Amino acid sequence: MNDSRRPLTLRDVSEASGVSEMTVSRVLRNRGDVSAKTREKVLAAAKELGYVPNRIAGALASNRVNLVGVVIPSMANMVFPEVLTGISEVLDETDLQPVVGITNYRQDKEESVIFEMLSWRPSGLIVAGVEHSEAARRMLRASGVPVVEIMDTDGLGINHVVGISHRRAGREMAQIIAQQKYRRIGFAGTKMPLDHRARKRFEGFTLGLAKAGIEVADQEFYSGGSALLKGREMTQTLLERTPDLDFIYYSNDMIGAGGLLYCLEQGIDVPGKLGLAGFNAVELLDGLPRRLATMDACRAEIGRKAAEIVISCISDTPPTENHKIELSPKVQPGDTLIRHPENLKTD
Amino acid sequence: MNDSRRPLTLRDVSEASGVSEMTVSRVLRNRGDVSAKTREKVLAAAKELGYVPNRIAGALASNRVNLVGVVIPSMANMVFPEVLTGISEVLDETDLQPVVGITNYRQDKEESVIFEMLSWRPSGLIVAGVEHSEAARRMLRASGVPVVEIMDTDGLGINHVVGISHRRAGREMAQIIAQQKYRRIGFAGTKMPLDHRARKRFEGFTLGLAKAGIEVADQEFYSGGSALLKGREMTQTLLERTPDLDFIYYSNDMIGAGGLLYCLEQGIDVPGKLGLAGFNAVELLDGLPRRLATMDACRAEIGRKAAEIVISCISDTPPTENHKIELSPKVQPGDTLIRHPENLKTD
DNA sequence: TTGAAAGCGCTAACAA
DNA sequence: TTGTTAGCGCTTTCAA
Repeated sequence: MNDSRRPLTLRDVSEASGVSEMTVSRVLRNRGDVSAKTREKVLAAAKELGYVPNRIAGALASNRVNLVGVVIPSMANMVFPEVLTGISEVLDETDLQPVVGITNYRQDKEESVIFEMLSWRPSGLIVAGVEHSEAARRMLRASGVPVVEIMDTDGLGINHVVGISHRRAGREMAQIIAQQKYRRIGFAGTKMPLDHRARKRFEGFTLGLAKAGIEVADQEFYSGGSALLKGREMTQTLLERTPDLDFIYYSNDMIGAGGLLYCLEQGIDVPGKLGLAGFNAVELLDGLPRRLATMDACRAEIGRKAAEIVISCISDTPPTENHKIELSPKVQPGDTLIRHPENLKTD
Repeated sequence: MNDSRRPLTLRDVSEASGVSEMTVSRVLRNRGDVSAKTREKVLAAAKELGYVPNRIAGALASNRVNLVGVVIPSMANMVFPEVLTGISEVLDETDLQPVVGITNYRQDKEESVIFEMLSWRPSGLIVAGVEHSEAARRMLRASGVPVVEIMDTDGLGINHVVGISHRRAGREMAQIIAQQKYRRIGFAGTKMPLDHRARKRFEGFTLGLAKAGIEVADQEFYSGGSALLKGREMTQTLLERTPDLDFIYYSNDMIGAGGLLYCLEQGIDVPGKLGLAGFNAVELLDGLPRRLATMDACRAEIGRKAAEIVISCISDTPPTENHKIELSPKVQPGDTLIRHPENLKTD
């Protein structure tokens, strides 16, 4: 075992095994032909010493790095851990490793995180969203690294894009709500400037309502704190301020769940008197007393597809053409949206 | 801008600015004295070209890497994203960057993740838990990298340890439950082999009950699926199988929340007839109709402390002595634990 | 199947 | 304040 404080090098393994550095390197990477006997000797020596290769040197020499950068706004929102899970699942089958960077929804932080990531010359970069600072966009384009922008397909991508159209998601929800003859619609959500995708859903939503001749009757925004609690509070606020609301659309399931719990406690007839819908199809909804209507944002699937694109970019000799994959989130009506089943048409 | 596919090097910036490579390097790292005029020239050229330094080469040459490895079992359990948030908060003040690896609660995976991490010669390694394979332990010890084991202080650490004693947490909860004159205690939790900390809480819990002459009357375990839903189901199962239970201790708040919702729906008198408690003090509890009793596991604080230890190890010339920080989680009785306030003594 | 030499892009150390 | 030289620990390439 290594008792000195100096990290071991190939040379140490070479000396311990009596095999040249070059051959040791070949054995440890499973490259080229090495006789079984030499192999054994090397492997034994490496194990005995507790040798851990120096990827930094390896990467510099080979110009290859088995890292894939993943840039996301936050860990606090379960959406992103779920995307990461999808990415990990796929990368686990390869020797690629995800490296996560957090932007806290701030473009300046995103820019510096992307810069840091690119400075490691990763095999690929997966970035949440399609809105970036001009400088970030330039870096990404100039880097030569395959870039996959995820979550959102509304906008111009740099390279590859995998996600859903949040505008469309909002619009489709609006359509069903209108079909169900709800007319006094409220909206509760995050403060928009932070969250482009929530904003786009809202835009799509108002547009969809407009087509049915409806305007959003009231709205309420929050930031920070327990989403479940905020959902309660906003629901109460909305209903007190605009008592004739017959629907509330929430920008995510957590606040929607809070709203649902509130309504049930208040004995409000859901969905007869008041309809509710959220967004994301989070697992949590399974355990609530009633199923909140929602829409699956395909988080894990987006992660998996993004990872697959990176892999294909690395393996393809002819540069992979740009992908743009738009997944179709489905409305899950649950028990809080449908009061006129006869009006449920899929178009 | 860089239009060729070859990534830019210092040499490119040097040529574009007419300044030697070495001086360019100094400017870009803010090291040593450089005249304002040269600085400007270099910075302008670097920006104009869109130069992104190659940290791989830099790290190899300087033997310094601004990466801190963080090895956690999962992203799906909000506990770990929260720890990460604490780590990020602190590292954000420095030029250190967290790099996350996921083990899926598997020791073999943990071993390979640690190996990969160490191969990048990070400035520090933060690892969840104190149980690792013998090989992993050897690697960590031999690496020369400062290691901080987090979450759990029950067991032998390699180097630095920050966490809480889950045995003690379980014992303390048992004490209060006994004080409150609950006698027929049920337990619902994760399948243990996966989760050492849940197991230790359970061990401490049974020990604490034993001191009061009580045995766990019934228990139920789950794995996978929606925790909220599982909490409901397990609660129903327990209460049907052992109708005289007067308390259920849950190994985490999500299943506890599910249980609470179930009990409220069933019109069960909580905490009079049946007491409930969870573990973790997750934010979600704020939004429930009643406050579940719980215990704060100090997740963010653990993350912050761990990051601080790494930082201190890097800056200290005399090798930092080993830390062992045991935080004290506090019982938050909420509305589901106290039915004899007069018995509420803190010892 | 094995080995020797060169060099990846940067920084430490020293010289001017 | 600036420049020169050597080399970090590997892998690539080529020769044996």
